[in-house]
Amino acid sequence: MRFSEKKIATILRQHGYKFTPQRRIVIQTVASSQDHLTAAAIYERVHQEHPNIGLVTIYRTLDILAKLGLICELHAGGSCRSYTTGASEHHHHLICSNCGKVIDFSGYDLSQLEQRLSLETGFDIEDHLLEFIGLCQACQKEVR
Amino acid sequence: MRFSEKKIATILRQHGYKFTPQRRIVIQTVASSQDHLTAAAIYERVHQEHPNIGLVTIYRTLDILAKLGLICELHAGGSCRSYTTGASEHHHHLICSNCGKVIDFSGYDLSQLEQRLSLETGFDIEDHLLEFIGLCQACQKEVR
DNA sequence: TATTAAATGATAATAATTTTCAATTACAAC
DNA sequence: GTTGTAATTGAAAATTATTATCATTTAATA
Ligand SMILES: [Mn+2]
Ligand SMILES: [Mn+2]
Ligand SMILES: [Zn+2]
Ligand SMILES: [Zn+2]
Repeated sequence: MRFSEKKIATILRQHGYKFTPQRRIVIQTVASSQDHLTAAAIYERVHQEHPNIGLVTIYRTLDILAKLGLICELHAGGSCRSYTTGASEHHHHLICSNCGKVIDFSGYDLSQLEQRLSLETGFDIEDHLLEFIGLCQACQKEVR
Repeated sequence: MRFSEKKIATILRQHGYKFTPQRRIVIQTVASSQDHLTAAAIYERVHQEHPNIGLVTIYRTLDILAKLGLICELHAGGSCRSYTTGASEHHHHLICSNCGKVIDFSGYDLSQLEQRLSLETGFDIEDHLLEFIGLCQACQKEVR
């Protein structure tokens, strides 16, 4: 499921957040790319059209959007955290350690394992992270 | 499988690295704790007995050890990267998002999924990361 | 429209790494 | 054992990523 701008605005307001022009632009920017983007990369793009929007606002907005599950936050090896839309359908990642390319995949269910762990440890499990790291086809040749 | 110091020395040399006193101390320090430690925490401990060893050496050593699979590097949410020994037996993590407590678990096999992904995408998959995030029992009460 | 809590942007602060470089050292070859 | 050399070290500076502060502005509700 992908969220319309109107839907996102509603969800933000439902949670006591305002739907500001700055946030709209960040959302549009993230949504307009298929890639996972770092906060800095998002800032760069936003900045071209809207030089008055600060990097801090990008960070703040991304935090909120990720918390509400409206975007997907990715913790990769090396320097952490990039973002993409489409988070609402839960999925996992395959990441190229050389060029950073990310492939999403879904349909792999960890709820049974989660339940087992929860029972065994008493943890209240809220989330999980499943990432495969390797070399994409292009980089396999290059890195040879 | 846990590595003896001698074994680690051999592996380092096999890969063209020297087995220096500094590295020996870092290895001992990591091995002497059951916890996952950040680079800074390791430095702190090393520094008490060996104030002449610099933080940069800690970073460099941890990088090498992780690359060779002699220690286990953990990417948690928030501020990334902590380390522990015993990496050689592959395992996964359950992490408390409040206090940072880490529970290792093993026996969950992802090789079938890995193979499927590899076939479908052409990736040469080298590694993966499976982490569950939640609240440990103690923190569930506290955070209430 | 008036009210007010939330958001913004500028700046500074903090934190976590990485780079540089001259001096030192492990270790393989003799 | 001595020597040669590439690897390593520590100190310092540089980068990078993120968070905190605070005065000003603004979205959303009444
Ligand atoms: Mn999942
Ligand atoms: Mn695994
Ligand atoms: Zn690649
Ligand atoms: Zn906890």
